[in-house]
Amino acid sequence: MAKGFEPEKAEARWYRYWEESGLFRPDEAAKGNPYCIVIPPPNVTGTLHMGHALNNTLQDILCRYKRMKGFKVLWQPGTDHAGIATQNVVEKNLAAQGTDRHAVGRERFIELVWEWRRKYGGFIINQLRRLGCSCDWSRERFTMDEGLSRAVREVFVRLYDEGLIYRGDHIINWCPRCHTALADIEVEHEDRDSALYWVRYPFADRDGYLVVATTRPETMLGDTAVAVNPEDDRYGSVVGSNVVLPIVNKIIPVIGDSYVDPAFGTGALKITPAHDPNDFEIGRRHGLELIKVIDDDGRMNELAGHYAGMDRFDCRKKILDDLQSQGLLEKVDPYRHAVGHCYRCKTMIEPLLSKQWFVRTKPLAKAATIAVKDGKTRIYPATWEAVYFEWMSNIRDWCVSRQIWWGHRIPAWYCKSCGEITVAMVAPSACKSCGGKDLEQENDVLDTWFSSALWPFSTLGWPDRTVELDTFYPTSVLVTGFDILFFWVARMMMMGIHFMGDVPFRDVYIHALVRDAEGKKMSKSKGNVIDPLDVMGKFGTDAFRFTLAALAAQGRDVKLSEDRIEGYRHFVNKLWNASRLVLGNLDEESPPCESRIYPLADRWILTRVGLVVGEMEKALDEYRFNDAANICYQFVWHEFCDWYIEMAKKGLYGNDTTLRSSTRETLKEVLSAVLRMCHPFMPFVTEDIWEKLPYTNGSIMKAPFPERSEYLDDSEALNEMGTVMGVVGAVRAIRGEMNIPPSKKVLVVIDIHEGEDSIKTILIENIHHIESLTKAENPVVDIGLKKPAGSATSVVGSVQVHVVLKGLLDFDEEKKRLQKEIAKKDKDIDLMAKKLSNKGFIEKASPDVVSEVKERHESLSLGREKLLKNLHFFESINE
RNA sequence: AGGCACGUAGCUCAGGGGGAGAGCACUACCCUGACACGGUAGGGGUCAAGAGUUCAAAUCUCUUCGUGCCUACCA
Repeated sequence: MAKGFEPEKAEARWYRYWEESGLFRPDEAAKGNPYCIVIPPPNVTGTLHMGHALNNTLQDILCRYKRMKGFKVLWQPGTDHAGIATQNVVEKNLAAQGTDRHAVGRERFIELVWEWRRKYGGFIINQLRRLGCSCDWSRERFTMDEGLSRAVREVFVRLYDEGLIYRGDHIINWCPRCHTALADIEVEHEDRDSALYWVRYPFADRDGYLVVATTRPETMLGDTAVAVNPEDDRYGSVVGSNVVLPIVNKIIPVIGDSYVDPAFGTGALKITPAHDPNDFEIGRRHGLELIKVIDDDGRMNELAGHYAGMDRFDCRKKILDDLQSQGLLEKVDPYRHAVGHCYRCKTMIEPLLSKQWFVRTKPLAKAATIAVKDGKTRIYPATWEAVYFEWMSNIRDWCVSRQIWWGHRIPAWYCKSCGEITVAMVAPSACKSCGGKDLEQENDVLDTWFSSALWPFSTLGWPDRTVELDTFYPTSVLVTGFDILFFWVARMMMMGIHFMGDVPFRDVYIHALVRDAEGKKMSKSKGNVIDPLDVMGKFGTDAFRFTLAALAAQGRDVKLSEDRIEGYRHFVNKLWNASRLVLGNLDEESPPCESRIYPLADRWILTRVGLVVGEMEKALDEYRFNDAANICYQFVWHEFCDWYIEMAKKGLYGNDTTLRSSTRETLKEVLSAVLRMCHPFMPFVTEDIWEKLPYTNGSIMKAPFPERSEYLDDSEALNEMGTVMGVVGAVRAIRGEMNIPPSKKVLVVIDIHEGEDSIKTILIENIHHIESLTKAENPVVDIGLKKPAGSATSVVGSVQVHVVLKGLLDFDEEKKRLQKEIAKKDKDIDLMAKKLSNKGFIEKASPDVVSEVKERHESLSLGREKLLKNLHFFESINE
């Protein structure tokens, strides 16, 4: 076996082996229940980032764990077509060639996107492979596949027929760069320093003016009213009068509407119904005219008079100049407020009036809310439930049409003769209203999230009734970050319940976001991105995965630093080397263990492994990945390696053949359990060692997860081992504090308190371990032994451990050490004594706690007495 | 403007009413036949501040301060 684990070689080799052996496919022979996770589809345009790495590591841990537990596991992979993002990428390529999509035409453009996807779409998929993901790649799906596209059409048609999809005029969020509408949640609000402009609108029929405050003076070209609050005393009389819209010189009315907040600005609000959602609502209430003055490029249009053709921001400047020169700009206040930006390209959103397709979400949201309230789907951690409910109860209709080409084209046809709409699965031959033959399909495509919302059932074959759908729907758990709770989770809930009659997943596990070491969100523009591929190359995938799992505490962000990953690489190395020792002792032909014996160390480790297995299982079932990882780490390193393996050496290298073969047996059993326990977290190194372990065949992926019941349940062994460890610790502490080099052996005398014969027996039985673990020379154990001259003493419960340091011992140092230990005990004794003298404590605390405190007080006092005696002893011989 | 988290060792974080924990970093002594990516020992914290509940508070409640995030149509 090599001196260290070589990740690069092992990773490539084992991944290929697993995939080629079909181990990622659901095992038809598995006796357990189905277990299914659908992957949150990464963008085809994307590359693996830390968020993906965490997300998919956690899913892989669950899938591997459940597979080992005997479940029939399907991890359904795939990608989504990322309409706007992908189109942007291909358009950029075209621009580089000096052309654009309009020049190449819709059909050719879509071909180009497909070509692009064939070339680069597998990129992120291969990165997931690199991460070790055990997805069933034979079932990989893509939202633009024929099957999934059929599901999209089916859903659209049915929702339309049910009146849950409609087409209408609304103010929508328009991205002038992407040239498309966006849903409300696709707009990112960011605080920006801006200004509040106070503009005078002169009265039409008298002197004076009304002052309005606005952040967007350029929209005044589309103003059709000024509104004040009818309750506002200042303006009671002006409602119903008219003002002259500056620059445009048009007469517009002053209206009263309770929406207006009298406390803000001047209490007078200019109304631009075609460019502001609130103004739109107010305009509707008052029957105001809608005047659109900004076009799809974010430029002023022909209705903007001589500003026509100007960019919206240039126009703002010009208008302010003009207002200024006309004496109509009263003042400018600095003002900071939230401005909407496109979540894909960060361009400032232009709210404008447009005809779009909408999903009526209220009824869908209601069912989705009830499902979580009733516990049909549980959200972990539960704090996210509140967020989910909040969003569901304030939900607004979902704008699903996008003015781009890459995506599912809306299956609606307009009749050129009567103007009616025909919605159908396939191109209709005639208008369903007038029978006209001259039909034209809607140009818009659907929001990518529309198809993603169907993901949990469309990937399983819906609308066909497939075996997969029967077996795996509802899926077991959805693992995702909270940033797409609304975009995706909520919408899957709505669609799943509506079309499948059941929730799409039993559990939703929301994990944290990965941030940099300072806690900042990683982003390319900040330059603080740690590339997972680099990390895997540098430290190995197993170390990386283990780090992610160990840091993935519920409800907390993962702050990743390379130091941390390096620390866990050491763990991989530790596991490797522990295995090296065990395997080195197994591979020689040894006679089978005929008369197995169970010394204390074996009883202890075999009990501990069972307990640890139980704890890990519980942690994983509750999605406490960090706990599971830490439990594992702690056990492997600080129990198995630090203690058991060290003690096992005695048996391995000694002459007692029964002990030797028994020890080998225990080492093998525990290592086998350790490898299987670690496998979900560190699939490569565990498989690599598993292959070398005798008596195993086949992949560790197919091996059963250890069961608690397979191991011992010997609580006495835990206690007894505790005593041995305590004595060893005491000797080591003295050595350490006295700086006795390991090469120097010491005499150890262990004095047992009167009547503690059982402790005596245990220590005598394990004296050889104490000897080797402490580098002691002929340690002796008995009741009532005298403290040897020139020895340092430590107290463990009722046991006094004397370490003879003749010649090595510095009396002053030893006195200092004893004083320190006494002080430590004093502190604890005081605490206990205070409790015990408290009447309230004795009366009200639970009896268990009281007696525990009493016991501790006694044992501490006893220990203190003994230390004190030692201190006196040193003081006397010093004189 | 509301809401939700979070302030614990130098750093990153677990824990969560009765003895302050881990990893890394640090100090000392060690290449002991798996591992120096290692071993053994050690130093280091009024658990943000204040008040309350309780026999008992790092832990529960409230207030304050600080930090993040999410939601929102006050122009």
